[in-house]
Order: sequence, then structure tokens, then C-alpha cells
Amino acid sequence: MPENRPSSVSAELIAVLVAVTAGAPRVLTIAQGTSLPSGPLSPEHRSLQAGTRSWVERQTHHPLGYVEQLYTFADNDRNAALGGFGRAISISYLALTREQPKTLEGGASWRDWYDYFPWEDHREGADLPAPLPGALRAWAQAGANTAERRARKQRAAIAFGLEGRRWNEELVLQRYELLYEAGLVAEAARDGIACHTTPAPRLGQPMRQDHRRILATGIARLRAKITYRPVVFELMPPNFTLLDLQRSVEALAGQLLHKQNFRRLVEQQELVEETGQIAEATGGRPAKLFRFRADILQERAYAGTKPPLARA
Amino acid sequence: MPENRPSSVSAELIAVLVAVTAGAPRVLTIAQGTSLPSGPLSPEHRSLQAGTRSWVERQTHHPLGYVEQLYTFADNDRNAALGGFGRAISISYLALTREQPKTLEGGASWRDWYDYFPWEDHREGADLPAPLPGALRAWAQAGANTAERRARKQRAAIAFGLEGRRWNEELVLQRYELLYEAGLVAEAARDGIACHTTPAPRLGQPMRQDHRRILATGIARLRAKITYRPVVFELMPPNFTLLDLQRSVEALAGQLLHKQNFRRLVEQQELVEETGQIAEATGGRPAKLFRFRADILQERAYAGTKPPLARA
DNA sequence: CTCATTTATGCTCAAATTGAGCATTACTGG
DNA sequence: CCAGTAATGCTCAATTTGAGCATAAATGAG
Repeated sequence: MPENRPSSVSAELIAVLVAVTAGAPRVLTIAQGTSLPSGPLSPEHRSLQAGTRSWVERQTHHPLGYVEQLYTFADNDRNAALGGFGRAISISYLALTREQPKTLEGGASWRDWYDYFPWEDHREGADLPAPLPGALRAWAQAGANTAERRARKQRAAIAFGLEGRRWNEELVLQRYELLYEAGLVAEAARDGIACHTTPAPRLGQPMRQDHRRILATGIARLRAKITYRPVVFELMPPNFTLLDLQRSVEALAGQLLHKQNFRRLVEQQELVEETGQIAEATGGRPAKLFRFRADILQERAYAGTKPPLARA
Repeated sequence: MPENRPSSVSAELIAVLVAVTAGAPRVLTIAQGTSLPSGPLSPEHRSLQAGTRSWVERQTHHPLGYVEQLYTFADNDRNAALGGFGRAISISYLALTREQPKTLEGGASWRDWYDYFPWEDHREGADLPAPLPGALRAWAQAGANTAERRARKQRAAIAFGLEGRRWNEELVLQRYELLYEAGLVAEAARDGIACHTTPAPRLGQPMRQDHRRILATGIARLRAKITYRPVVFELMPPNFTLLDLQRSVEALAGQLLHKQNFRRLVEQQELVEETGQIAEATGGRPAKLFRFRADILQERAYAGTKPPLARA
């Protein structure tokens, strides 16, 4: 039963390439922001990760700091388009870098990821975008029977922190999938899924195929990752103030942090050291500049530890 | 640059199927314990996960509770063996089930996973298997220069909890990879990697190809998972005592837990409820039987929470 | 020059969580 | 009745976490 010859498929690599600029989390897109960059797996690549790294670097002209596999899926729908070649397998990667001023090729551009997921940004006000609470209720009410209605209501409450529950910033994918099922994102309409609110809200900017889902997966992974592994430094310039660092983490998490506690955590972790320089004042008292400590980073990147960068 | 037609490859699914029986963590193997079960991705599978689920269920004759994607990799070495078909992509899955007394087909059998990773079991005595400490020192000393020797020493210390560091049970993959690089596992010898200890220790039972690495990935993932999502219940019978539950968690973690604290945690989480029945005494005072609470499980499986099942 | 404003930074405190251990209870087998 | 083995109930100190007060060091308006 095992030992069968595997069937033939085609493979492509899709990248969620993230940077943080001026407190905004950005993702590299192509085709006017409607697609994630993707490239074919080609025979000369030594590994999947090497393949992703090489073609993203060629396209963006700067090195990727961190690359991590996200998810692999096979899309049956694409069969037809591939001329009987069998199915297409997509292998997605999360990559981190510093946004460079360099020119991007073709229609590539950096976009604020909250353009695609406006409901994920809770940095000012924890309120959900206007149509959401009502639309979620409508979806729950549209369940076929009492049990389904209850289950939907509970699911919405967990995913969106309703009914006194607290918002869990890591449930990015669950929220997107719920909105998709509820017909509240444009991709759902495209795929023929009904919506129970009129006019049907189309939350956030859509993407082609399932790229927005992949992006959601990447955001979720990154939000989880920063709580137990020091990956933010891949997104920071060489020198930065503690507030810069905090703003970056907040941008990713979509939530504000307690300043003093954040500072305490960073110091405890010994992730950074003073450079001796002072930042040119932006507003008030000048801040010390810091840099990451290479030795500690290496160790932590390998084994992880306690929360390297804080919770809400 | 993107939008290229992906290249043609072949795809196989590999499963790390785990059960816990009588306090032993077990993994399903084929070919006298030298391989993980694997099957081809075939066109009728609706998705990769469905494919894995269906052929594992067909082989083992019982349903999988939980299936999760582990990792996808492309092995360049296998090119030759596939007759110019392009490379082979392997997509691995972690699956949980209860070991059934049913007969397995062919050469399939359940094996204690510590047969493959004896150094991972710290349930009695935290001591590493005899040759390890010395072999690790020898490997570190064999570094080309001072910097490499220091880096190796630190890496070994982190991975194996030496020099006063504490053992981190989640670093299963890092440890296996270090042992591979150090030539201390049979697969390394097979692949022509040198060892600096004579006679060269060949720790644990080897597997074909990189299946042991995949198993290490699965163990690591599962050990991490049980700390933030209640997946153990997939491995438990319908009714169990709290000690049964603790023994199962300990089997997976490879570490003993504080009994009272474990109990406190389980109760806090409200994951279980009494059945009203009492276990036939095995040793001392009879224990109450518990079962998992379906409602809570569903919620926790979706969103996770604090540690559902304890730390060391 | 003084003051309101803004951000940096140092410290404190109570609540919650975690790690470890003591004591008691309820069975089983000589 | 006694020793052995588990189950269970509680306590306690050390940490960790969440929130806030207070002060310092700049800037710009008047």
C-alpha cells in the first residue's frame, strides 16, 4: 500500500513577505495589490526554502532575514487550467525583511496589511468595523436550526471577542474563514457563497484566488511567533529606540502595549543593548538608541524562551 | 516574473500517526519499524489532509481524531530514482488516534517512539544515554577553530540542557539534527557524515530516508501543542482517571509532572468532568473516572487558551 | 523666560500563576 | 492490624503579570 509511485503534480511557491515601515505592517504584493508574489519551483533550487529565498531576493533586490514555511495546499479547482497536468500544489512561506527604498519590479508594491484585514487593527479603539457586529448576528441567526444558531453565535463570540470575551489577536485565520463562510468578504461572493445582510458588506480589500487566506495564515503565524521567539529584529533597522520597537510589535499585533511593561520585558530578556547614541528628538525627551545583541539573538532564535516580546 | 507555469513534480503524503498505550507513546510504522507509512497523493483526494486521512484510515481501520500538517520538503536526492520525473515533494502530517487492538496490515506495527529517540525520555532520571555527554564534547572539540568550537559547545548545551541549563522538551528536532551533524545517528553514517568518537555511537533505532527527522518534527510539534491546545483527549479512552491522563501527558513530554499541580491545572481548565464511576483499584485508593467535556473541548480546540495540560 | 506638552524612564503594588511539599483518606494484601 | 500504594485536599513562597504614579528632559508657544 505505501511505496506507491507518487502522482505527478505541479508546484508553486507563494511568499508572504513582511516588513514594518513607520509603524505600519506591510506585505509585498503584485498585480496592484491583488496577489501575493509567487514563483515556480524550479529544478535548480536546492530546497523549497532556498527556492523561495532566491526568487524573492531576485525580485526585491535585498536579502530575506527570516524564512519559514507556512502551509501547503492542493487546489483541485485549478486542475482544468493546467491541461491535465494533475493538480497544483502551492507551498507558502512567511518571510521577514526590512522595507528598502529600492524600486520594485513590475506591479509589485508594499501594502499595509490592514487594508486587507481592517478588523484586525485594534490599535485605536477595540471596536469592530461598523457592519460587523450586525452582520455576525445575522449570520448566526441564519443557522438552519437552534443548535447551528447557537454554535455559530459561540464561534463568532470566540473569534471576535464578543459577549465579554477578550480579543485573541492570533485568531486571524479563524476570523477570515468565518467571514468567508458568512459571505462577508468579496472572495466569498466570487465563489458563490450567500450573505444574510443587505447590502452585503465586503470587508477589506480582496485578493485573487486564496491569497488573502494565505496572508491571514502568515499574519497569524507571525503574531504567534513574536510572543515566543525574537523575530521582530528582522524587521527593525540596526538602531532604534524602545518606542520604535514597541510600535513595530504593536503594528504586528494590532494592539497597544503598556509602555513600561514592554520596556521591562525587553530589558529582562536582555535582547538589546544601548548604542550610546541618542535619537534626534521627535516629540519629547530624547530617547536612547538600542541595537539587538547578536549573541543572545542567536541563542534565542535556536531555542526560544519566555515571551521575548510582550502580550497586550 | 511570477505567474510562471509551475514545474512538474511528484507528491507523496507521509504520516506520523501517534497513539498512547499503557503510558507508552507509540507511532505507526511499516517495514519492520524502519519507515513511516506513506501514500501517494491521488487525484480523487479532495485535499491533502483528506488524502492523508483516507488512506491512513483505510490502512489502520479506524478513524483519525486529529490531523495537522507538519512540513513539506523536496528531496533533491531522489530525483534519479524517479526517472526524470522531476523532484519528489513529501508532505508530512501529524495524526492522533487511539491504538486499536485490530490487526494491522502487512508489516505495519506500533512502536514506542523512544526506541528511535532514547535520549528524549527523561521520565526516570534526567541522565542522557551513556555515550552522549562525551560524544557531544568530542564533537564540540572537533570544531575547526575557536569560534566554531564555542558555537558548537553552546549549541549542544542549549539543545541538551547542559551546563546548568534546563532541558527543553520541545527541542526534539534540534537535538536530532545536532546528532546527525555530529555523526551520532546511523543515518549520518549512511549519508557519509563523519563522527569524532570511536567507536562511533549509533544512538536510537534508525529509519529509512529522513523518516526519523520527520518523526522528530512530529514529536516536537505534539509536545508543543499539548501545552496550549487540548489534543491529548484524542489519545485517551472515553473514561480515564486523572493519573491515566497524567501518564499520557508524561509519555508525550518525556518528563514527570507534579501530581497535585497537574490535577489543579486540569480542574481549573474545566476540561474534564466526573463520570460518577470509580476505577477498579490498581494499587491504592480507587480513583474517580473522568471524561472530557465536549463543549469546552470544542471551544478550546478552536481558540486555545492558557496551558491546557501542564509543564514540567 | 516660563509653561504646557510630549516622550523617556524609574519604581511600586496588588493580583494571578507556578513550583514544591505536607497531611489525610481509602483501598489492597499479608 | 499493619504496611504499601494511590487519591485528594490544602498551604506557602517565589515569580510573573497588569496597571499606574512620579519624575526627568526635551520642544514650542506666549
